[in-house]
Amino acid sequence: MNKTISDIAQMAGVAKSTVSRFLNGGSVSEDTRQKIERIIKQYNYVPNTFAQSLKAKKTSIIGTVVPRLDSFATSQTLIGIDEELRSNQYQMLIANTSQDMQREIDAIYDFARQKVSGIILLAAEVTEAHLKAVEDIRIPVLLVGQQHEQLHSLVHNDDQAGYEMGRYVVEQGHRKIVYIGVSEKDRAVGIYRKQGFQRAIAECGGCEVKYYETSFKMSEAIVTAEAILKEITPTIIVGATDNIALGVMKIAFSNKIRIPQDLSVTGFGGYDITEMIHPTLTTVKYHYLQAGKVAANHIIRLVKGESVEERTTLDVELIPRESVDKL
Amino acid sequence: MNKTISDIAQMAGVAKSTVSRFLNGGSVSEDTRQKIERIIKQYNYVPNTFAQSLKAKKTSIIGTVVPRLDSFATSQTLIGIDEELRSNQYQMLIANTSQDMQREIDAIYDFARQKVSGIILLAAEVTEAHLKAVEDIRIPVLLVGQQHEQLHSLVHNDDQAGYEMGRYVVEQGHRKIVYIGVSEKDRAVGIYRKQGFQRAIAECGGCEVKYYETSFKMSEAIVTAEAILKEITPTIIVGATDNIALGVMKIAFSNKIRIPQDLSVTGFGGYDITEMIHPTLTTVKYHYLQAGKVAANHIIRLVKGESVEERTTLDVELIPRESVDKL
DNA sequence: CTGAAAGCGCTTACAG
DNA sequence: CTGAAAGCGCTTACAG
Repeated sequence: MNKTISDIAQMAGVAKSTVSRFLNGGSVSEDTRQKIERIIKQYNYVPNTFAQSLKAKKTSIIGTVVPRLDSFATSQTLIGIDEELRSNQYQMLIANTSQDMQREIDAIYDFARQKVSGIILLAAEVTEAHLKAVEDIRIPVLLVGQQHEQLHSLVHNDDQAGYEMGRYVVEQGHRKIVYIGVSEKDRAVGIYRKQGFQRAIAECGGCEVKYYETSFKMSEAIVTAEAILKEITPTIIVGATDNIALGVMKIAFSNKIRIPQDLSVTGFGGYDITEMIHPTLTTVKYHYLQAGKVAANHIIRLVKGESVEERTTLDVELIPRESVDKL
Repeated sequence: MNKTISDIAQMAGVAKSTVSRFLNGGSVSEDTRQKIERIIKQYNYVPNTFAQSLKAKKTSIIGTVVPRLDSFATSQTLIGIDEELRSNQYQMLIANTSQDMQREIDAIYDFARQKVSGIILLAAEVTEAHLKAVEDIRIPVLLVGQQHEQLHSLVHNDDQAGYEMGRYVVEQGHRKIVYIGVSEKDRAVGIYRKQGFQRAIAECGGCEVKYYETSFKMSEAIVTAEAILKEITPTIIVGATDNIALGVMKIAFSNKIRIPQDLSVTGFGGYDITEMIHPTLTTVKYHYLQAGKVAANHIIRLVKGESVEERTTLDVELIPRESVDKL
């Protein structure tokens, strides 16, 4: 059905190797160039990528492992990666693991089998198994969103995010503060983001903060927030993610607690939806799209054997909006 | 670096073909089976997929073309496709086209080059170029979200969605109605969804509806809604998508128009966020996840040469919530 | 500039 | 059950 390089060569009256050379930008005489070009156009010939890869022993594919597809952060990061990869003639392959860590590991090995040139790993947690996989496959890997001393990584400045939010909360006069965080297994969000916040609070003096923990799911955040509001009456609740903040707002509305008059709320992430809702949510904007682009850039450099800084940190940006009252 | 089938064969003291047979589930003696198995395990051998595909002339990869990654509908559909494909030993390859039609066409040809077994196409519009591409590549293609007489397609019941929403709006006593739709180029949303709605309205009698058009972007919906609200005062605005409805709510809040007391609002889609906001949004739920699974199922059957109905229609479900007032 | 040949790592009839 | 051989469609030295 499909023409092969031999067919083209035969029809053009030259050798396969000449066609191959033409295809790969080698030097051919003007005369043969025209002949080959004509035939290729005529039959719409496209080289078989498998045969190419089999010989070349490499591909221009970058595998990206994501824990989930239905998240603003993931989508934006993927778009950034895709754009940048594309403009450098690389292709993006996505493996969704649905938050299943075993699948994350499997995906790494699968990518290796498929001879991807590099792997971008968006993981919430880096375990021994991850490290072993990365070592086994001998392919460049870039970690995004988390940092690890043994891996090249690209992170958002979670400490700065937490700190700026903490300062802002304090500056707005809040003293009875609740912080709803997540598991420390996710070091970026669970530890660094919280630590930044705590640092700001420590500088404050008479500030009192109660820390709670919930999951990344809005539904669980609602339950957590409901329990909290039954017990105490903070002037502000700081959610460690926009989703958590949205959960807090939800339960507040249900209980006729007005935001921000009765309760202020903030999040982290800067999801699009946070400025569409009412009141708009004060948050710290993470530059996911840019992160994706930088990630793509770094993995390409890694693939080419160029040097890349071990860790890159992206700035974040506090965005004050309506959900916080000044006391 | 990596072992090849020859290495394994040699170390096991058998022929390559024997190893290959073992790998592909052919019959081998218990004795050789054990020898081969041991060596494979020991060296962590995995076959080179390129060489396999080069011979087999096919892959177990399904390409999925999506217009955008940052949409609830897309994410959910992709997750469904991925799950189903995975459990059938197929792999999903995603091509994001960022709403660029040329890239959509290119993606189809690219997938063909990479010898995917089938293609799932999520497109808002089917042009001659699409049709030609599908014809050229001679690979099964399944269209999702739109229907076309020349293509196998899977759609949500947009007519039903529009109709049920129309009936509901009328039943709730609304008579001054605004419907904000989208371009008819997107036949599913722009035509069928609206037609269903119109059918319900026609049955009503004294109902008056004004139709407007906007884009899928929330930001544009806000502008459109603002202009409308300056001119007239409907009792309800029906957005052709949840995003449009969200835009309407946004501008209403800004103008101190209370929902639903002063203005009711509805959408279509059933995005997660619609039940997190306040008031919760009345909408028609589309089963994207299921659509993804069915799509995967159909494309697999198509790939295997099994017969698949030309068009499959998925039911939708009206979800009454707080954003509509009973008059 | 051009071509013949070897080889990438598999699979698939075909003999035995 | 097992193996030798051919071939999938390319690329890459190597001669000429």
